[in-house]
Amino acid sequence: MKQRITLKKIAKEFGVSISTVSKALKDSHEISEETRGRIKAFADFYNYKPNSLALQLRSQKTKVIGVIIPEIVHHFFSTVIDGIERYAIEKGYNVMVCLSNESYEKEVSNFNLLTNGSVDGLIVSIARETQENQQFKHYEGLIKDDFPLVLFDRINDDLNCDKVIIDDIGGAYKATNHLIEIGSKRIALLTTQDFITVGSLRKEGYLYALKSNGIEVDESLIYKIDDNQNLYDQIEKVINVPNPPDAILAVNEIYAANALICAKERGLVIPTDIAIIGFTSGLISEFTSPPLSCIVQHGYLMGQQAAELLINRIEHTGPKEFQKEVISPNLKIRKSTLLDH
Amino acid sequence: MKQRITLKKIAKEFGVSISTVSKALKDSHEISEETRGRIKAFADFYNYKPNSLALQLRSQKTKVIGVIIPEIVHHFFSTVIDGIERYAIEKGYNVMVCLSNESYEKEVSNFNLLTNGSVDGLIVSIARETQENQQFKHYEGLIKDDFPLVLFDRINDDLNCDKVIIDDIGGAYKATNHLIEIGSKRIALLTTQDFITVGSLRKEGYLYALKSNGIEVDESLIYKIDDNQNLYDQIEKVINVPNPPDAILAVNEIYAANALICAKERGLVIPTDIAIIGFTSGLISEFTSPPLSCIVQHGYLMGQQAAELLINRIEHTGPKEFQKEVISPNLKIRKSTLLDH
DNA sequence: TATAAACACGAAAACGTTTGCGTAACATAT
DNA sequence: ATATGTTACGCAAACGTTTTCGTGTTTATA
Repeated sequence: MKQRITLKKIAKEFGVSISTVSKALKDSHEISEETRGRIKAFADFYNYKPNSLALQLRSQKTKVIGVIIPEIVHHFFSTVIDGIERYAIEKGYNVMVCLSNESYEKEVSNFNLLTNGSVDGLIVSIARETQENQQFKHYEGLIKDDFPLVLFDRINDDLNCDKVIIDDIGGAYKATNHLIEIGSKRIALLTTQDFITVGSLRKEGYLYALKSNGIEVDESLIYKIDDNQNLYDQIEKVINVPNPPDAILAVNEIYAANALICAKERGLVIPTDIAIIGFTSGLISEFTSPPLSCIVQHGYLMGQQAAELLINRIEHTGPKEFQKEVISPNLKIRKSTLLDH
Repeated sequence: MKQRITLKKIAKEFGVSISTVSKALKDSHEISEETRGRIKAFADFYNYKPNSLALQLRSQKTKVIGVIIPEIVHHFFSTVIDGIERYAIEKGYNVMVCLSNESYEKEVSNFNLLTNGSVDGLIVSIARETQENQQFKHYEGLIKDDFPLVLFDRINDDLNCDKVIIDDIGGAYKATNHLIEIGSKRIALLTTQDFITVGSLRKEGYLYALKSNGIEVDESLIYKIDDNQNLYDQIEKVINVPNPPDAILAVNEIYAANALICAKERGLVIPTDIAIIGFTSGLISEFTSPPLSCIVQHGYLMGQQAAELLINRIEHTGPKEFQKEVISPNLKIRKSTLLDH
């Protein structure tokens, strides 16, 4: 790669000092119009642009925000990044994305990489393994140093920092209530293992809706999917049984779509025999047959708000106390829960 | 945010010079074992880590690769980033992602942001608007300076740099051939407007397959979707007609899924009345009813290869001439093209 | 003509590192 | 006693920039 042109080189070319060049390019009145013009023309010709590293080192600001997510091949996280990126760019920040790949070790190494001066702040969704082991020392370290940090979606309530989550309880409540309204009696829940916070919160909303409606909880209708096992096999154990549930609430799109396939495979008619609703962030729900009703998660909005909180924190605008933004998800009714009475 | 600890502060603490501290922390034999131990303990206690910006400025290397993609909320691009990121991390690089949002202007501003010293190289997929206007000066500028650059998927053949693409012609050929094999006679093509290279290449493969099989091309069966118009309406004009085609090749997943919905809406049975196949990168095809046959694009692999080319270029390993990697997509047959004779 | 103001530029520090070289102090060998 | 070697550190440059302050020269004012 060819060496980029620097102030020093321009200075040498004109036999002036570096500061003269710097000032000239900034249209300082300290420099004569003639010198200014010549220097600017020259710099322009050689396409001079100040080296960001030097600027960052001097200003102690990078104008970069780091994002660490468990995985990127996941529509929800993509939309969040989209939201972060748009807001950040608007505010003059760039985004650096790292993947923890759900691993604690990778999360820690990403922390180390990003917090050594490369970024002004961090937006993170906690890796599964980290949640599982409850190892949050790297977070606590950052927080102790007042490093700008925003947690989203997969958060930990004990960590003292800004957070943005969706109202998982409310969303699951809405969904369950909707199922009850259309007449479902035996509503199964397809959720995650307990250490995934969104899974357990959605379960809470489900339970709450049942209780509000005076429906007794049947523990045998609650299934915790193990992401390390085969998904379809696990779902089959819920549906392909003598007395299947008459409705299913799935905590994500993939579970819901698989449940739908499985139910059809068994000859059940949706929504007549079994109604299905899921949480969604992607496009799958729209294209299944019948299309899946769902709770939509507003990942884009979430990203925007996370970025806003972070940038406020970095620039000391906004309130000093830590914020916790809660985004309300919407119920989108499609044919998988639509009874035409 | 609390100030991070620096060599200077440690030096002051011990009344030694900065270089002594630096050397001590690097276990240099130039420093006595005692001093070394004390300094290291102190640095460890205060969690010292060298400032990356300073290191980058000094070494003239950032160990960061920039990625500019049209959009991130697109399964294909997510998988590519995934591939890039994994390979990059393995080689000690980090990834900075920027979105052009299909806009020429944003692409240029991303270029400016990233090439001012923030990254060691760039991986780019060209924005739609850029392709449309054929404005490649910013690329040419980089290439003139030998800036490490890899183009993927949406490339321009005139640009002199490393590239990685999928064999779009071959993929479309395979798909079309498959349709012909199952007995389709009137195969419609749902493609993009011409300036999208992947669209026109896939069209080429489609045409080639028809010709190889002695089937005359019927121009009225080739539909160029305008992404600024309503998608479903446009697709309806292909299917909801007196004499619909007996097969459809769609150049992406969304087109294919919509075609499927549309065909079913009209009462056509898939694949008996109309077979459908698409290019895919996401999960939609798997969950439609019937599931869609498709050409799978290997975005992950593409990302890996792009990263490999770029890092080879940055580090001057690998061949000096520019490479063009071509990835062969696979044909995945599902029920939307499966006739059980 | 002396004095003050205006002009045009340079020197140097600062951001945080690494590293080649210089050098005191002391030890060992001849 | 002299020469040589080792130990343990400091100095200073370099990466590229911005910015404060200083200063020599010219021009305007009294």
